[in-house]
Amino acid sequence: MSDTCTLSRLDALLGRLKAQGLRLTPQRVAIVRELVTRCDHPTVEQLHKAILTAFPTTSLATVYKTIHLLKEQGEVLELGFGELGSRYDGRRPEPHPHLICTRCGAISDPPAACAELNELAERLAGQSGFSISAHRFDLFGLCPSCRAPR
Amino acid sequence: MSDTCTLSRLDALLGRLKAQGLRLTPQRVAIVRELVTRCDHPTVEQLHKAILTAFPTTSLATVYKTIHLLKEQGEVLELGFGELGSRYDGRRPEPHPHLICTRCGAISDPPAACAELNELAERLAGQSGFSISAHRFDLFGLCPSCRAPR
DNA sequence: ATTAGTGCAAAACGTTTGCAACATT
DNA sequence: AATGTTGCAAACGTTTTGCACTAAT
Repeated sequence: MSDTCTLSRLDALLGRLKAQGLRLTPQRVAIVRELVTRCDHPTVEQLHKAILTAFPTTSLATVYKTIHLLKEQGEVLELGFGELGSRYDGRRPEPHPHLICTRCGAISDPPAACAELNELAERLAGQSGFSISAHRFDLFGLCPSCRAPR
Repeated sequence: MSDTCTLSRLDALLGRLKAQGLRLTPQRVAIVRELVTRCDHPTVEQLHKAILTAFPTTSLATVYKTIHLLKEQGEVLELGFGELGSRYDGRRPEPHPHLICTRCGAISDPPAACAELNELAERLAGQSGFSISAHRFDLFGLCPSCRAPR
């Protein structure tokens, strides 16, 4: 679950935070690690629960504040849909597609990277006079296990 | 602001609702018209305010209920981002890209239709074993007037 | 010693719901 | 007359905020 690439991103990210004079409190480190390590795009509630096992007094507010911080730094992607309870992607902060299962709620990343997306974004931007700084491509449907007859 | 195409969609939509035994109350008609007519992707609050001028007693709850109804029927697209206050597109309920200005909040539709999106969605779906039923492509950046130096 | 961060409780926000009164069919 | 719809107010769940306390530097 914690490959070398993920761990080096964790270190680099913590270093970037420290370099800005931000304090690396145990809670903060735990939240960041959780965010960078997990690939299930957790909710704030799920992150909080996970942190509690190691730091039982951690408050929800702290989780929210830390996420807010990381969002500002562009280190985390917020995936909010119409519904309540945003989910977060701290593994790959650059825009990339997401596959959302409308039955079980699972969110996964597509197996292959997708270069066309940026091109497409640029082209649409050019036609409209917008200058694009980010984009989102979300695909809704049934994941393989929810498709399967049971 | 109300071209022929938009108006015929309005009629068709109202017909579809009536055909299901739903009642065409004045409030409902007003909300639907507003939703189909406007191209600025309004919030619930904005819709409510617009309805109030003709029907001063209309409640927010009624606006929410009507939108919920239309969403269920696939007649309206809900555009929720991380932030609060979803916005709605009742002109083109089929998935299409949206350009969101991160400075002034304007949401606009790209000038040209974009066929590649569906292809791309299908391809990613195939690679991942998902069966896609809907998708969303949102582009964030600065609109032409917010880009312009003042 | 400083000063940023924590944790609690309360507030804010958009949205949903229950229900009695009402209006469309 | 029957029943779907309205409008109010209260409830909901998530997220934000204020502030005294704590801990990292």
